[in-house]
Amino acid sequence: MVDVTEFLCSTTQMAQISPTFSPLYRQIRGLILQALESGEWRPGQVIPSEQELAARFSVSQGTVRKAIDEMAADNILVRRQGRGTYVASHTDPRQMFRFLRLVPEEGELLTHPKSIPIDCWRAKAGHEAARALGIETGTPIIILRRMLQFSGKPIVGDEIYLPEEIFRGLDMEMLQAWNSSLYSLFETRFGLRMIRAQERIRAIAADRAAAELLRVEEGTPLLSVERVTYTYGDKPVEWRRGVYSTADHYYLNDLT
Amino acid sequence: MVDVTEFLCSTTQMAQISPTFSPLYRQIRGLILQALESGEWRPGQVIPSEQELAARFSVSQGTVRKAIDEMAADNILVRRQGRGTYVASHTDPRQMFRFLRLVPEEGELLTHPKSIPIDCWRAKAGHEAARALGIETGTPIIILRRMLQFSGKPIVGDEIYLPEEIFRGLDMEMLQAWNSSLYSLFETRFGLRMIRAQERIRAIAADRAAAELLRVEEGTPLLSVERVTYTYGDKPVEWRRGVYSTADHYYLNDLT
DNA sequence: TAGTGGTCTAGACCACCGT
DNA sequence: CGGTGGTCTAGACCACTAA
Repeated sequence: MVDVTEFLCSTTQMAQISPTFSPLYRQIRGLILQALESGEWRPGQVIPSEQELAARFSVSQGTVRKAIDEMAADNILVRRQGRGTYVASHTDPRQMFRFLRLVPEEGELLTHPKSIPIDCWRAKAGHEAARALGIETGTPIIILRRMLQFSGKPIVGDEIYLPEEIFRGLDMEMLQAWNSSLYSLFETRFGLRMIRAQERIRAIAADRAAAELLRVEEGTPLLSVERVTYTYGDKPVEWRRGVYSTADHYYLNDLT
Repeated sequence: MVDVTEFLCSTTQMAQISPTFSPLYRQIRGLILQALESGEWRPGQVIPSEQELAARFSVSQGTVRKAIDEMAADNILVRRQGRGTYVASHTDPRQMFRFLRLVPEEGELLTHPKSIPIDCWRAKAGHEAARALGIETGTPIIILRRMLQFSGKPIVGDEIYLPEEIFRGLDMEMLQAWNSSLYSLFETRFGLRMIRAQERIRAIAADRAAAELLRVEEGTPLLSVERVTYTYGDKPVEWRRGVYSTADHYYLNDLT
């Protein structure tokens, strides 16, 4: 174990020379994050044991533990007692619709919704999409429309905007061949792990397109849900606008 | 420091005899929670130092620390380096509208909304209210209507259902004399600390009452936000139904 | 049985705060 | 300056898993 003051930067020095000081366990977190970004450990796989990581980074097991604790709280890693620590994955059935807050009015939390692709084409980023994705207006993007069915009924319509640079090769064929969640597709085919998202919700009246898709009257109040999804380093990689029918479903949100 | 196996229940014994086993730090958390419920330390006040609590409960400081860590993550306690650990309070300006997710379309996150009481009366719990509050139908309750103004404009209308037993004495006079958030009033006058809440969100069309209150056309799509708020022990103590105008505001939600 | 994460302890030192 | 929370370490033992 090296002396703390010799590692990376001593806490004392950092505190004095820089306002971006961070404790050792946060630096370790950064190193683990780096390894994850580089693809050293893939979603669903085990990462090395705490002891091994402690040796690798020349810190105590307790410090590695605290770093992993934080990352587990952020849903980046998953601890499994007796087995090891795993890279979180949207392919895990329990994480599959992690960001979907819509639930049926009557129970049925057990049944997963089904994603039906409608169409998919290439385009150039407009003003709004560019701002949401943090790219230049005019940058090539892929636009994808899909529907979400609960128990066979269309409840959600989504229009999804993706930077073409990251999602090169995504097309209808690939979408139709995939019968699971979109994020698990993104993870599996493009190595993209979604860490967090932010939604902006409004009430709107159904326009003709939405009314036809969700089989409701034109003008029916619907939830408009705009979502920006972020990968490592808080980089936005997806923007979507959705319309939710809330006749038999509601958006459930826990406030803490 | 007593031997762990002599404290409350040994982990080994508990694991064998009971499925409700919990580690020491979680039992300590329970004891601290008990002290909070009993009113031993009030919102905004300092609680004893980690060392003192460790001595009081005959465990190590590290174990107390872990208990407090959890409670700080749950917004029950607030740590302040160099000063001590405080009981979280809705009277704190930063916590005042902790559960309100509605934000203006254009910046202005700095300005707080203003709560305007409309009326307040006693009634008996209907079926819905009783179910939400976990009480018998017919139990005396207080119903309170109020409006929330952003920059002077009416944006939210709330109908709030409160068990009369807990909120005895709440009336228009008290409401009008209070020019801060409702939860800070509840905390100050009724000793009720709100820990968490759950919201169910739907899109609805404005009925006449909502339209008049929020000064929109009848039929305008609005957010319907139902909230149940819980105090210690996950006891529901408030049910509210709100309508939000989302023409110039939106409901912001972080997904993790 | 070996290896992993989970808990608990004890002690050292640092950073921050009020006096 | 003394007291508080914050970080880091080292080591013991427990609980869970898989082979």
